[in-house]
Amino acid sequence: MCQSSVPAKPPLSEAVRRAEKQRLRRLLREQGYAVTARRMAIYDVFLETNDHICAEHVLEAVHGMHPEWHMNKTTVYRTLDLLQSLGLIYEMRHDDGRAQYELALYGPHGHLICNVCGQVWDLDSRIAAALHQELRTKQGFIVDVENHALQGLCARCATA
Amino acid sequence: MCQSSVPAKPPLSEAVRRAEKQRLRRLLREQGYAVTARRMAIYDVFLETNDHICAEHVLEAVHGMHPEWHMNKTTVYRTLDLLQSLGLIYEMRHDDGRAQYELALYGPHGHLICNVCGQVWDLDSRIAAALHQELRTKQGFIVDVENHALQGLCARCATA
DNA sequence: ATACGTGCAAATGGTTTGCAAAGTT
DNA sequence: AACTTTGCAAACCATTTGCACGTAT
Repeated sequence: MCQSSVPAKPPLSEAVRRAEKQRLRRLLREQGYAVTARRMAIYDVFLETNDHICAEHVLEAVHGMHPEWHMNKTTVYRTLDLLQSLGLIYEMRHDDGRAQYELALYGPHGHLICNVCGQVWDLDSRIAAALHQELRTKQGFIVDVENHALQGLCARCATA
Repeated sequence: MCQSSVPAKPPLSEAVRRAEKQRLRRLLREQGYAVTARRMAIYDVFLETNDHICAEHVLEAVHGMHPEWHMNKTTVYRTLDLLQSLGLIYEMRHDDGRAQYELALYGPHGHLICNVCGQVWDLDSRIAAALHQELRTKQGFIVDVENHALQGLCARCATA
C-alpha cells in the first residue's frame, strides 16, 4: 500500500473537481469510450485525494464510497491505464515495479522519494531544468521529465 | 535480458582484473565468507564485461565459460547480493523491478537510460552535482546519488 | 443490437526463500 | 567435524491477461 500520510498539496476546490469530471466525460465521449460510474468514481478518488496514490489505495477508496460495488482490481488497473492515455493522470513506477499515480493537472514533473518514510514530493521543474538542459546540449540526451525520480533522505527523516 | 550492445567503457587491463580478483579473495576471507570458484567466476564476468549487466547475463556468461557447472540463478542472485554488500558492485533497479549490476570501481554515480534502445550510460556526477546541492540546501533533501536514474531518449535514438 | 466494460481466476516473470545435498575451512 | 554454499523447486506479489457475463450507447 502506498504512503499517503501527509498530503503534499491542498485539496482541490469543488469547482475544479466538477470541471475535471466534466472533462473526463467529454474526453471519454470524444474518443469513443463509455462513460461509466466506475471510471468517474476512480477519477474522483484522484480529485478528492490530490496526491500520489497506488492502485490498491484507489480500490479501497472506491470501496469506501460504494461498498456494494465489488469493484475489482483489474478494473482499477485498466481504468488507470485509460486515464493515463487520456492524459488525466501520470504513472510513476518505483524501483520494485510498483506504481503510483497522480493527477496530471500540475503538468509533467519529477519526484523526490524518501527511502526511509516512502513519502513522495514533487520535484520543482525549475530546479531540474538546468540539469536537463545540460544533458541535452552536451550529450544529446533528452530527459523524460515526468520519469525523473530521485531517491534519498527527506529533511524530516534526516534529522530524526 | 539486459541490453549490453555497445560497451560503454573500455575493457579493464589484465593487471586490474588480477588485482580485483585478489581483492575479492581478501574481502571474502576477512569477512568470514568462503572463497568459491562460483563467486570468483561471477565477479570475473563483471571484470571482463565492464558494463551494466543483469542477473541472466551473468548466468549465461558463466555458463559459457563453464558449461559443466550447471550454475543456478539462485546462486547468481545471492552472489550479487554478496558482492554488493562487499562494496564491489552496485545494483541499479529499473522501473519494472528488474535490476542491473555494475562494477563499483568507478564510484557512485547516476545513470541515463534510453527508453527506446534500453542502453544505459553513466551520468556525469559533476553535471548532477548542482541539482543535488540545490535540493540539499533549499529543501534539505539528500539525494541518493547512485540511485539517480534518468530516463529519456539518447542522441542516437533521437535522430533515428 | 452491438460493441464496450467488468469480474473472476489464472498466468506472468524477475526475484526470493526453504530445505536437503555438496563444498570449504 | 562444523560450518557455509549451492541447486532445486516452490513461493512471492504487483501487475496483466483470457474469457464469459454485464452494461452503455
